[in-house]
Amino acid sequence: MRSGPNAVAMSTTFPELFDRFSAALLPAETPDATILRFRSIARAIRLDSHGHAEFDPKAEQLAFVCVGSAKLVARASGGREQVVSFHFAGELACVPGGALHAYSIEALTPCELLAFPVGEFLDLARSEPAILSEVCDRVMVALHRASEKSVALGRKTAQERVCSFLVGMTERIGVRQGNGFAMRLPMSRRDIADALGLTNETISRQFAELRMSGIIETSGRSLVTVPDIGSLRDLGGYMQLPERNAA
Amino acid sequence: MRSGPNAVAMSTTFPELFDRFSAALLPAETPDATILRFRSIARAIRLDSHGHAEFDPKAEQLAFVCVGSAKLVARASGGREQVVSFHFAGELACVPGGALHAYSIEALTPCELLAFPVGEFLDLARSEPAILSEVCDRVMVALHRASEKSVALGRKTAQERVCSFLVGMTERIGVRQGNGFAMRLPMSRRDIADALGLTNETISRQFAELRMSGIIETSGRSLVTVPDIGSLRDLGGYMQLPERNAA
DNA sequence: TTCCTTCATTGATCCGTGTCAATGAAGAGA
DNA sequence: TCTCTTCATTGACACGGATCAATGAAGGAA
Repeated sequence: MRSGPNAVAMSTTFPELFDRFSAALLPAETPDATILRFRSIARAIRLDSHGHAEFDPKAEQLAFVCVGSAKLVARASGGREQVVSFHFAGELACVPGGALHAYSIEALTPCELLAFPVGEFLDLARSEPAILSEVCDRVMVALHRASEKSVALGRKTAQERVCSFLVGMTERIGVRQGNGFAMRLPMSRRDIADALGLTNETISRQFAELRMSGIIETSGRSLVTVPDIGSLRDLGGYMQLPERNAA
Repeated sequence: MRSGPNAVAMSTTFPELFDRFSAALLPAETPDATILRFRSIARAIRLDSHGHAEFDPKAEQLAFVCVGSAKLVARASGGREQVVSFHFAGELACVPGGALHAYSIEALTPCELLAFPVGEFLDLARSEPAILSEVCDRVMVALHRASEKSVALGRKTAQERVCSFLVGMTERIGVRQGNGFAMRLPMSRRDIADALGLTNETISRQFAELRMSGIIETSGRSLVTVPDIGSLRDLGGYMQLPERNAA
């Protein structure tokens, strides 16, 4: 693992970081010996805002976000960047290895991670089915998010992509406000664009349209409020499932 | 589960189908009782070419492809279709449940599947860590394919997408021929288009260009030969990794 | 506070791919 | 074999979002 220019800064000690990982993924009955072995293969990564961590491109990693938020970025030729996924504290990111694109993790806010080589991680997890099961669940959630994202990237208009993105974010980091939500987006317009296969200009224009239609309100660069989540969802290009009667 | 107009046709018996699943995913030492329980939650799906299987949109499924090949399709509003992934015999497809798009599995060739409700499947798998581990591996492979696909859908030109697709297919179903590969694509141009976020016309035009450049040769609708896989890979828009010296 | 850099916004123009339309080839079934 | 349907191919044109360019707002640093 190699860290970028903005790496290193934080406060949290390794034991504190490991405790957060342990609380989220290791069940209470995990034997101490197993816990120690997880600890021995964990590598702490501390990133300032915009700091980035590059990994050995051959070796797949699991990265647990202990503190802050980050993006998993893939690079194609010509410096093109695609944000594969955003991750918040408590989530697990899978960083592919041996792939045809170059992957890295970049901090959206000051961020602390624990990185594990997948092979060793799964070897340990095999001894504790509950851990394996938890990891399996989380990877499936990631796969479903990726599947839903394929639809957006492959078949949706700019407006639908932006609305889908906002709907997803309200579910992950929004706080309820009446019929709607408020949230502070930790990523820039450019990050959103790189996640949705668009440009920052297009994101700005779509935000402007949504603001004018009263679908969203913004304040400063990062605060977004959605007065009525239903109207945002209606613009997301989703399949209208007949059984959406539950209000 | 509900099957479409072209469902039902085949020959293979349920025990034969289950044996293929069992050989691929259940280790030799799996207790008979566990095997029987897997058998009791497995549902056989037999599809003619173009047949499709719809699932309860609330209930996530794991579908093991015993025979043939299939596509996992998501539908958005306005009848738009996105092919999330292609699957060949021996592979495991994750069909999302409770999602904002409607998913189905559609046969590319006559096809036989075993479908399992995820919850019950994982409950059983927890009793056998080796099974859980195998499933986890396969889901991670699917996630990596999805990540690589995000880059294509979000940031690549039509030509790069088609080349990436062909590179991926040579790796999965190609047979080596000198420096290159030959393969019989079971999916139509339209299927490829729906997988790459393009139209069938654009696929045709890109195939025409690649034919003219001598990068590929085609024969009939489905046979594609790639004389030199290197030149195809060069057009895929991949990150040029410095350590690609291994010839 | 004030500066200064980064990020967001808005406008004008261009281009890649979609759309619409017509023709041709493949391959299944009688 | 011949027919008939489906799929692939090719062309003309339109349009959504990219690109290029300029201005303005946020918010961190001193």
